[in-house]
Amino acid sequence: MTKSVRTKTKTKVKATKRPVMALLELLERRWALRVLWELRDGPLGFRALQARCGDPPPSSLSQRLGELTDGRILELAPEGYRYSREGAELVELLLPLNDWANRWRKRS
Amino acid sequence: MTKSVRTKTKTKVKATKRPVMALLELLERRWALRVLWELRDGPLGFRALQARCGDPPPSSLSQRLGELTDGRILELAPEGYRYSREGAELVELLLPLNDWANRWRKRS
DNA sequence: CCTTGCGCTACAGAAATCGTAGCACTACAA
DNA sequence: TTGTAGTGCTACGATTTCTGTAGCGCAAGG
Repeated sequence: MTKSVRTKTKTKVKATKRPVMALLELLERRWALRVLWELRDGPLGFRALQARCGDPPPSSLSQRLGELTDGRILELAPEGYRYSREGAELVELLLPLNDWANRWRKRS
Repeated sequence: MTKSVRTKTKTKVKATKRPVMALLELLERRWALRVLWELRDGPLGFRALQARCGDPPPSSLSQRLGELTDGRILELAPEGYRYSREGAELVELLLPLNDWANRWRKRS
């Protein structure tokens, strides 16, 4: 880990009225959910995170990370990207998706 | 509600190895999470669902609905689109996102 | 018939994403 | 000092996805 400053994201994630809508719009962009998922075992630097996600283009990943840190779901620490306190709570809610997905695919 | 047949979706949602990855790829496409969210109070027909979601283009909505029904998360009943049995379980997991999002926005 | 509402397709333009190259920086060694 | 290796991340043209609008085919009612 070397550098660690993030410039503000340019692209607007529409400021919707209801909070949950703002969240859904954040999460339904490409790599957003995947990034949250892959950070569950601890912080990862940019390139490590990229590798874990199956090598998305760095431009896409960078933009997504910017949006998620702008939204105070992630934060950039010296050890790499990691959940904010709120982000950690969010991921707790997402973890059960794994079991669900396994049951889901079993009935194909 | 009048017609009720769905032709198979053409666009491939990549057949990833781990089930949870397949799920994440489904959910991070535009309108997917929103559609799941808006169906929580019962089935909705195409146009009603479209209105609830804030009028996405019908082509986008149609494609997303196709993917979600292909994935056996939704199904098309005479009363409209609704969760499959598995889909209903999935949405149970997503409902707590609302409370989380409210706490999230409160600290802006 | 004629209108109304439905589910949904068609298609061109706009926007997001991809793929690849590579910059600026740090650390460490030759 | 010069090099090599690794990092975070930007640039940018090609590609894919999404948007916006028009409208088809069908069913039900008047």
